[in-house]
Amino acid sequence: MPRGRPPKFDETQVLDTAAALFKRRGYDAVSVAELCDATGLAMASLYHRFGDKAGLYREALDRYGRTANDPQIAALEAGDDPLDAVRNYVRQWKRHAGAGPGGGCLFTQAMARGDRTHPDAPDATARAYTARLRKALSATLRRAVAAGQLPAGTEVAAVADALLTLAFGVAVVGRGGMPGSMIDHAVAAGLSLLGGDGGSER
Amino acid sequence: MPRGRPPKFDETQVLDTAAALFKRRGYDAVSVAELCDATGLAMASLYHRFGDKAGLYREALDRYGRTANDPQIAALEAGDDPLDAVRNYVRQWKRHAGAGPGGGCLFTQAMARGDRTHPDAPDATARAYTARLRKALSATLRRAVAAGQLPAGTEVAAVADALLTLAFGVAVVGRGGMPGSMIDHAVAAGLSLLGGDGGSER
DNA sequence: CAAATATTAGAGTAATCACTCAATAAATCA
DNA sequence: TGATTTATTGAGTGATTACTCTAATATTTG
Repeated sequence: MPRGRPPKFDETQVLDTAAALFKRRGYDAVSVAELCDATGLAMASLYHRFGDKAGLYREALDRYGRTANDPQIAALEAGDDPLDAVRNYVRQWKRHAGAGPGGGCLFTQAMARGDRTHPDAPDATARAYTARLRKALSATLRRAVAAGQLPAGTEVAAVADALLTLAFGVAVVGRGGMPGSMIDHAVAAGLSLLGGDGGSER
Repeated sequence: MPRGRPPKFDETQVLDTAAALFKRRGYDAVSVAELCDATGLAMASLYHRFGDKAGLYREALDRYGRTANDPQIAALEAGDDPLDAVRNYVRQWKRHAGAGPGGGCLFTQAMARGDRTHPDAPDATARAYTARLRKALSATLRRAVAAGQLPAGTEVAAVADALLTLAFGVAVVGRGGMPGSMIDHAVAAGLSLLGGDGGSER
């Protein structure tokens, strides 16, 4: 039971559209006029709801985190085969951050850009979501060790960080238009860090 | 023996300054006025010499490739211990693409941004230089196999691509302000892909 | 010294930028 | 109904953008 005139637009749809635009062209290259055009919002409505271009960007990043990051965490935490969950995480890199102008990863772009000039810079959101994924990855690997799927001495934090770094690299490689085989090789390397079933190790 | 008045400015210095600015703040966020201010060039001189903001960017990328990429290739090709050369390449990731606003990698940023709207987009330069490093990495690994430093069956192309992808990831992680331990772990993983002397494997 | 060539400084331009305002429309509450 | 609250609309604002023009200066070669 909200008080005044209800909004005409679908907020999540606006954020998804904005996120896609920002991902494809980068924050600075996307104009507010273009965002209005793509989302259908009138300019004043956009400012009324989001306050700022940066505000819209921040909310779009958050929405992206909820739709792209959180499900990955959930998938890692679900199921009773932790090692397989991590393997699936690695295998989806290509699909998720694959090539083409529509590909890539908004967080990767935000972090690579890295403004960090004022305190609540947009990349803080990317960092926060990444930190959560990092934690989930470590926890899942720890479960895999506990289940005997990985050697007892495995340094789970090191493996998790290596996988995450590799994932960022895949996003760059895919977005940058490097050969797709590079991504395949990165996936294979990620899997080999989990115990060498990729085929190349030994 | 050029005919008229020689240029007053040091071209390489201008390009280095521009590259540093573009790396720190991104292409779109840097204004031409700011570039003039930082390089000391008059605006008309900049346009006379580089034609365009994009032209300056392209030449700055090229200069960056020559100063940051080519030496890495040279280091890989020099010396008679190919495996050690690759290991050193991996170990310098942290120093080269390390944290902070001044850190990161211009190519990584260019590729993550990925305009690719018109044919000779700036990221083509980044792609070309990366392709050369990729080739050099493979060749050096092949030499290491030939020298018996790596197992005979090693898929050198796969290892090279994994290392390169990891390197891109390191640049993102460093620039994005993630914990420095992530980079250490990525370096360790890179080394372990070369035969597990990092300490974590087995 | 003179002619030719290049660079420079500074003002200036059209376009685009992010952003705002005043008025109106649609909902709820009394 | 009438008052209040919120959202939409469309035109408009000053600042900044990349870029250019003109006039003058500096430095070479012949």
